[in-house]
Amino acid sequence: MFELSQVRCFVAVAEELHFGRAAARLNMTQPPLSRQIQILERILGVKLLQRGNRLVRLTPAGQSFLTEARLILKLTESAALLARRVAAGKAGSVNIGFTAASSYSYVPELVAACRQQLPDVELILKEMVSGDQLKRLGAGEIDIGLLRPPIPRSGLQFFRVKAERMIAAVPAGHQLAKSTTISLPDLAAEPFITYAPYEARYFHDLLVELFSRAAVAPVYVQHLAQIHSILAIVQAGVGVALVPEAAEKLQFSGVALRPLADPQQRVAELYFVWRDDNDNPLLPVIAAIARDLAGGA
Amino acid sequence: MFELSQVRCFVAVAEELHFGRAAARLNMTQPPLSRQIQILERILGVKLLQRGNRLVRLTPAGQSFLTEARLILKLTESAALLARRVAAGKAGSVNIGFTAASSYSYVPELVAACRQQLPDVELILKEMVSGDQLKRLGAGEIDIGLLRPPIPRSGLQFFRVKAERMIAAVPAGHQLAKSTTISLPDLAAEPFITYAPYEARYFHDLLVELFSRAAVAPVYVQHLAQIHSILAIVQAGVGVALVPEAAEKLQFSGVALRPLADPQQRVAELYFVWRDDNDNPLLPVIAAIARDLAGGA
DNA sequence: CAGTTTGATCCAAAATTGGTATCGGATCAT
DNA sequence: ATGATCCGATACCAATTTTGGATCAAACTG
Repeated sequence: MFELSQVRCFVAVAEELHFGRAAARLNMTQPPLSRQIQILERILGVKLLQRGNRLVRLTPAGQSFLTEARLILKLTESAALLARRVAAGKAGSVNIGFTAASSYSYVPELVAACRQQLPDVELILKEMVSGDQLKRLGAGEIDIGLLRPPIPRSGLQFFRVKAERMIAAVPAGHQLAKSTTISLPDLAAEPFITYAPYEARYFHDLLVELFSRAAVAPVYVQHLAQIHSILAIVQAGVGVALVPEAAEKLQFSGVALRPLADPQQRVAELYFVWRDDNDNPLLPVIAAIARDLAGGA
Repeated sequence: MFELSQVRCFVAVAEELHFGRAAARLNMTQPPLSRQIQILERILGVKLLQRGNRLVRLTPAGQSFLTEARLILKLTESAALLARRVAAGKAGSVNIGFTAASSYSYVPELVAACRQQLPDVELILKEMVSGDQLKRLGAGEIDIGLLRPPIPRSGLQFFRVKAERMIAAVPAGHQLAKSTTISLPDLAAEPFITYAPYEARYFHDLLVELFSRAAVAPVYVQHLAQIHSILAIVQAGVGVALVPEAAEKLQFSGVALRPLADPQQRVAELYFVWRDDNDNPLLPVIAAIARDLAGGA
């Protein structure tokens, strides 16, 4: 097969239509240029240039090869450039796992900030529960996880990006909706919709702890995994629920969201997690963006 | 800049993720392979491979470069192939000039035959009068002309592809439309629409000769360049005309086309013309197709 | 018809490439 | 543990290839 140097030689000659000038442009002398072109022609098995003693012109095959050759050279340059950009953390792609809940509160801001600061970076977002994220992080299938505690120490780095209070969700027409804050005992007196113990284990456990600390035992009427389905059930008047603050972003009509009266409740935390041996150059860049965004979270 | 051999080396290593096996695949030994990869990395200024002592894996930049590298290699191969095909007269492009009249009778068949036998050939068709075609042929702006005599000897090759009789065109309801053939004197008795002496000089001169030989002098009411505009005027009842047989293909309703009674009239000839020093490999191929198509024309 | 221009060829020197031998670090089996 | 083994990097050598100056042959210029 031929070499890129030969392609560059050919393009120069084809553009100058003059071996001497082309050689000068390539910072070489004319004899090796002639020979490189000959070699290229021999490799291709095709005459690319028609040499008259006073003029050089392209054969049709040469014409065709010229356009392809320009393309090849352009592609090589862009490939080199892209590789450098990727290495510099200015381009490339990252696989990001995120929990369903974070898609309301944190993921949109992160994506927006990345798109703005790293326009050539492809963010591949995959919704999955925290446990799966940890597994995929270990397998190297995702570069970044946005997930809930607990996070094992084993080779992972992380920082907190979000800490949300839980707020009460009651049907809009409900008695409790009239007060500005709602206490846990009040809430526990109603039919209570809570989180599925497996798919949404973090919230499930968080609520269990919350209620046991307040020494109240609500009546669970439903177990659901997704915040929006919980809100839909609340809207239907089936019962009341506790959801993270981010639920306010959902703008669910027919559901009143009220802060809890209980002042120092536990918060729902979201962490930005990655493998410390992940060498994706985008990682530090995106981590910095994520940290900025998190602020004092 | 880097060389294709280095790209091939890199792709092999990236696919095997093992220098030894990659070297075997490339029919070389491992040390020079290592060196080529190092050189490539130095040229790009980017580490493409992460060498662990027991495993090799791609860096993100390497991943990005791999996809580009595959593209580059594919492109080089297809470029070489295309050049060979062009040289062999199986691909490429030809510029063909043709007269407006030939677009009814001969050009469609030629184009169809080429499309079928040379699917990868691009035919660039340009309508222009015979004089312009000769000029453009000389300038190398078109490879092939489909034009009317006279053809100068100077460096041109040609053969006849079409010889058409002229036939009479009269309004469908006209008196003359009732007979199966029409004589020149009959025709000359009517208001006669003829060809513009410059834009359609060949037909103009042909008719002048025809009438002068028949010793009749028609009354010219209109000069037009295009056959379809002549037919349109005939259809409008302005007068009668003489058009080449190919006009039958136009299916002009309201116009009756009748052969001339005069038995041995001069025919309108169409020639396939090219510069004998044109090196487009498609020329002999297309000339052969054109000759076949012309048959005994 | 000399003079100039242009690409091809020849040849010695230089650079590049590929190979062999070997090293250094890490993992694996015993 | 510890020696065997695997794997890529390095050092060095030989062969090939490439380079560029000198030269040549052909053809256009004036």
